[in-house]
Amino acid sequence: MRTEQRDATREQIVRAALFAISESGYDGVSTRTIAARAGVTQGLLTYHFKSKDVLWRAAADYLFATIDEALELAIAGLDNPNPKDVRRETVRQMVIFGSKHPETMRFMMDVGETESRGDWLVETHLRRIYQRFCADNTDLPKADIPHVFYILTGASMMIFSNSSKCRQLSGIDPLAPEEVQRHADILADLLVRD
Amino acid sequence: MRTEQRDATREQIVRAALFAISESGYDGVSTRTIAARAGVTQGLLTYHFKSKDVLWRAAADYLFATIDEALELAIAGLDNPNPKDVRRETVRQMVIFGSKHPETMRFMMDVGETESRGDWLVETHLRRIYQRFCADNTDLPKADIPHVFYILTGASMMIFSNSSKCRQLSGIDPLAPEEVQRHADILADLLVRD
DNA sequence: TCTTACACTAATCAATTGACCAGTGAAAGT
DNA sequence: ACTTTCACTGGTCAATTGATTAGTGTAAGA
Repeated sequence: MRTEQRDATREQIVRAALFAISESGYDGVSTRTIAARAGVTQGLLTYHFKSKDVLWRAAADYLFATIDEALELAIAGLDNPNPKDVRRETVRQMVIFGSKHPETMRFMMDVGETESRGDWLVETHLRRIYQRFCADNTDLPKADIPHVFYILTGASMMIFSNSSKCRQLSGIDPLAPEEVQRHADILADLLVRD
Repeated sequence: MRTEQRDATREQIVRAALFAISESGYDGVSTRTIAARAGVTQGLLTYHFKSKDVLWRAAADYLFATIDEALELAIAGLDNPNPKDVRRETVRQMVIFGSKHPETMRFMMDVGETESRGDWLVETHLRRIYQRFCADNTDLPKADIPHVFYILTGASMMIFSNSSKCRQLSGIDPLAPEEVQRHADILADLLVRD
């Protein structure tokens, strides 16, 4: 009963940290704001997590646990032998994930180019994702893989991590189910055509 | 001679602010860091620009002046009647711009979803860009336009604004001229096929 | 030449930051 | 029942933040 409460509190904090950081950036959000969102005091953050940096790592772990879970479900869902349909379904899954977790791209863009957090993220989580992508796309020319990887990522998720600006510009809400569907269809039509 | 020096100093500061903010985010960089990069004292920033927020706006203006300039050159460069080639060239131009100005996407992602800076950016610069895109793509279904806009943007620029991570993951440097070329070719082949 | 204008510096401000620490109260172990 | 453990609070710390201000030197205008 003691440990369950402890774990629940920790998760509460980690979730608050993940979403707050995704919205305002690591430097843009204070530990006090995160604590307030989680409904705890600021001192508790340094009690459970030694520093803000460690809390950020916990948030990253939490995010990528979600991603890994989604990837498992995605490959489990398709026992379709038609390779074209598999490709379409892959694109569709990425779009759906991007819409359900718009914090993903924001969180990763927030990790700048030169920071120490960037290196940690690459080695701890991104490399694993990237390797899986390589393994799933052996038919692609080797030199094309990184390009296709970033094309797919950017094309499928950017609209959702900029949903507010998109709404202001176009009038449509990209997070609305019918627009998510549309995004998936358009992107699949564009990328999977042969 | 007095005003020229003044303008030169201001531009020096604005450029330093733009690149520093693109790297570390608005909240991630201090006015002192920006001043040091520009080779001036911190007090001079609040002398020329009243606040950090105003300096950010000046940096945004500078960035979008570059974008507008690139857009002018792009449409000037293509007097090709073949619509398919026009499309290919448009994609190519976007990729090239993204590689030459990787700060663009970082700067815009840094502007969160709810901030006042976001609204200002939309009304002052983004709407103009988006309207131009709409005008240039009247053949697209109206409902598809925002989706294609973000697909094109994300797909063409994300790899460059994450060049460091891409380098660590894949071993290739996306900013190298041959990789920029490759990215343009792959994306054009994917998006322009009919 | 002299005086004004002004780009610029250096010192200082209050406010916010992340981290630290002494205390508290209730659950858990004996 | 008694003690210990420990999740958690409130207060405090030095450091950094953006902003303000008084002062300086030189180019421009008289």
